[in-house]
Amino acid sequence: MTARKENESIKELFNKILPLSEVSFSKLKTIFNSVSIKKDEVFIKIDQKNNSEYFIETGFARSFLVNPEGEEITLSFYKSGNALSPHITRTKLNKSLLNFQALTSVELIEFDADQFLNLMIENLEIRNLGNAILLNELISKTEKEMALASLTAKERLIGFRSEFGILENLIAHPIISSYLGITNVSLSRLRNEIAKG
Amino acid sequence: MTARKENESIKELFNKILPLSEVSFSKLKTIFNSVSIKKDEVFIKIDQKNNSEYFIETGFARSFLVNPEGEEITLSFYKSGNALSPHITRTKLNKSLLNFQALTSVELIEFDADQFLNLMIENLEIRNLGNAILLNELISKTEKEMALASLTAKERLIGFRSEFGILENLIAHPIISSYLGITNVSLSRLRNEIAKG
DNA sequence: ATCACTTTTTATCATTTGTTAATGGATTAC
DNA sequence: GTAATCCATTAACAAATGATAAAAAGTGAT
Repeated sequence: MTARKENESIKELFNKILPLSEVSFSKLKTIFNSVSIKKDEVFIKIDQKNNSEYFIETGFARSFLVNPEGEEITLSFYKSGNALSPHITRTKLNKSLLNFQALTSVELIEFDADQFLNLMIENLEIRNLGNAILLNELISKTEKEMALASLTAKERLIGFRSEFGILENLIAHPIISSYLGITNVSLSRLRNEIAKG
Repeated sequence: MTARKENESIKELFNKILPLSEVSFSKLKTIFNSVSIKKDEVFIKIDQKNNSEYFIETGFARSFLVNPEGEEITLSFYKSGNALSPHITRTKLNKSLLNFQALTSVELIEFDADQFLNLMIENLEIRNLGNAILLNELISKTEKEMALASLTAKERLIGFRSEFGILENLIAHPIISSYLGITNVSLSRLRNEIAKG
């Protein structure tokens, strides 16, 4: 019963990206695993082997890189219902190009990337699901690119809040400020400024 | 003879992305067209129907959006040998999400996106080619994201020059400055500063 | 070559953001 | 409960960037 209910909620997860028939979902069901990640754990490490696709069932995660000065730069945030960047865009020669970290405790759905790809080839709905994930990834990167190019830091913070507001009270601020392209001191100033009205 | 030679150079174009066998290339050959675009022409317009994949044979192009203030924001530059963003990431319901403009006279290789997709499904090499294009797209966006988050405008200009240097003398500077996330006046200052040493 | 037009550069001043360091608040370990 | 630690906030100053406008340079047509 518990398992059944869990499958229902996982089906909902995919449906939010692209509605799937019972047949397609049952094919996916045969190849995924549930994984629990503790808060702060870096569950995908740069340059390390990785051959999975991931969906976030509950919790928040981020992707990040370390720049030449040794600072961690957050590239994207992920929340419940999001797919992580597709394996093909996230790895080169099966090694990860980025780090991914749990920002809260996280429940992940994990697929073997090759098995998922095979399902994409044989099943139109799953192919469309995969392509929708890819599209979402590029759209969110394009939106961020556009925001960085044409909005002020204050506007970008307001945009971040509308999508991930709750995170601001859960995680260290340098994680957010590096995403916004500003220092944590500037973030603190903007927070104060917005609060004053 | 001319046609033959042209095919050779087009094969070279794909080989730079991912080497193809003669068999795979001949399959591609049956579905592509060569297209000439005049300098400044916007050959893909936002919100308009588009169902093609593109490769740049010669010349330079850019993608751009118009922000709420009416300013054109350049998102990416493309040069000879580049594929444009894949159709799947560039369109929604077959309508373009971005504008694409020729910055010089441009020779394009154009594929019908559905026909290209069918070849990807039936042919492993072409599938790998398509995936390599996708990967390159994400990598270049990630690199730009990282540069905007952690480099100064001067460092970003130096990076732009190493990849597209010649463009700086061919196109209007606001096209470049919006890509770098600064005003054209700031770009002029940086140019002067770098020139002085 | 000249004129009209466009683009880049320069100048001035205002604003934003960065840097560094000190302060204050919260959390955790003991 | 207190000390130690971590993190956000604040302050003071420096540097970078923006906005506006004027000057200079470049481009194209005639």
